[in-house]
Amino acid sequence: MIALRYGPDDPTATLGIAARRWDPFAGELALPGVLLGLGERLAEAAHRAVHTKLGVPEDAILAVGQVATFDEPNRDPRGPTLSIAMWAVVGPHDSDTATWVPFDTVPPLAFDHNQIVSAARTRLAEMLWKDLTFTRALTGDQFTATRAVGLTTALHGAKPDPGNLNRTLAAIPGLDRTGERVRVKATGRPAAVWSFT
Amino acid sequence: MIALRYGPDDPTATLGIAARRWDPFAGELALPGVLLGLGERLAEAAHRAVHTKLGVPEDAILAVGQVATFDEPNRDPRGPTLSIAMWAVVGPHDSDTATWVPFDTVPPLAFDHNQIVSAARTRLAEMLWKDLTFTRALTGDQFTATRAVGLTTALHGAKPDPGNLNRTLAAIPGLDRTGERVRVKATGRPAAVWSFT
DNA sequence: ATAATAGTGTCTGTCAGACATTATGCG
DNA sequence: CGCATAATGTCTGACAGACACTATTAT
Repeated sequence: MIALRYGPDDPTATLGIAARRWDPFAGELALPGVLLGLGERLAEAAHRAVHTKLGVPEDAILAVGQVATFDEPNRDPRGPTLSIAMWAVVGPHDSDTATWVPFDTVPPLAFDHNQIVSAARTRLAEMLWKDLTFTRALTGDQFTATRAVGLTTALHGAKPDPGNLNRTLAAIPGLDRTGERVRVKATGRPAAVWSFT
Repeated sequence: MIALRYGPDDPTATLGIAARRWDPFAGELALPGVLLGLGERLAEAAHRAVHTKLGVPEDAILAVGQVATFDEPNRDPRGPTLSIAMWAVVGPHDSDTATWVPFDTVPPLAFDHNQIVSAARTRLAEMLWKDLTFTRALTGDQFTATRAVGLTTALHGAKPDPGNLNRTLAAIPGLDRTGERVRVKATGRPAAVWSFT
């Protein structure tokens, strides 16, 4: 599970990791993951992983989706296993038991989880501003241009051209500027506010 | 499994289906599928499905890959199950036990297999001329422009613009025209021959 | 004024779809 | 010639990256 958050108070988008409680790799940091129950749906399993392994309340999980299916023979010392990588967006909530880290400073993780993080980052960067379910779960219904820049930077790893980003936002159906302007940074021109209808 | 063939003598690209031998849906037509063995790799399972369910010799399986992971709750009367859709390209071989049908005339199949066929067709159409492993397995090392048109038509469902297709072929690295021309249809200008280096 | 931040407009290259024109060969 | 098939060249619109210029605010 790639659990993403970018709450109004978060300086950047981060993903949730936690120490493993059991072997293999007990004590080491890893992405939250669960074994798929018999007859369980992927989305259910994703919710279960975020809730039980990261301590995020169920109702703070805003959206989930698929990333890719991994089939590495040596990914797990217990033998070859499949794992279906999923993403989840979590909204503001009171407390959890997870560590939240930006993509740029993800520590070494157990299994092949660093590879999964890297594949997911690429995929999520592609989905940003294109998959509206994903995007809207991250941004909320209203957001400033500054936060749009922050989000793009967090996923792509580099600051986007602000002009091109504006063009991208303007082209999204159902997303409009309110005309309002809000000060976000200490100095500089205040940012425009974008709002989903 | 979406098993594709487009041998030199096939008038169009076709996919292999077979009657199910056991319940559920015994006797009905379906895509070949196997349960993933413990510790088995996806590619191995794909080979096994094509070989055991379609009767295609192992060495005629030229390439395999992933399409998507399906997670429909009602796809199987035995309860919700995951299925990982794969594609395979089979080359010329002596005989098999399968029925080969073009995408345009796929009969009703068991489970949600018609949906899988439709999703796979879209995906494979995107991969054609882009994923060279897939493409080259289908075309062979040498092929005429006429067969390129046939392949594109079979996957996209409509005849491509021959000019645009030529441009596409010319842009593929490692693919060049030999200068040779070969008569394929009864009348008309003979087709150019393209060859992978 | 200067620095920091935000927004506008333009240019360029790439790529795909549409289509007119030319080329080749059979009857 | 008339027809079918194949190949070339051109035009257009969509889109993304790069970048110069303008706008707003704090210090």
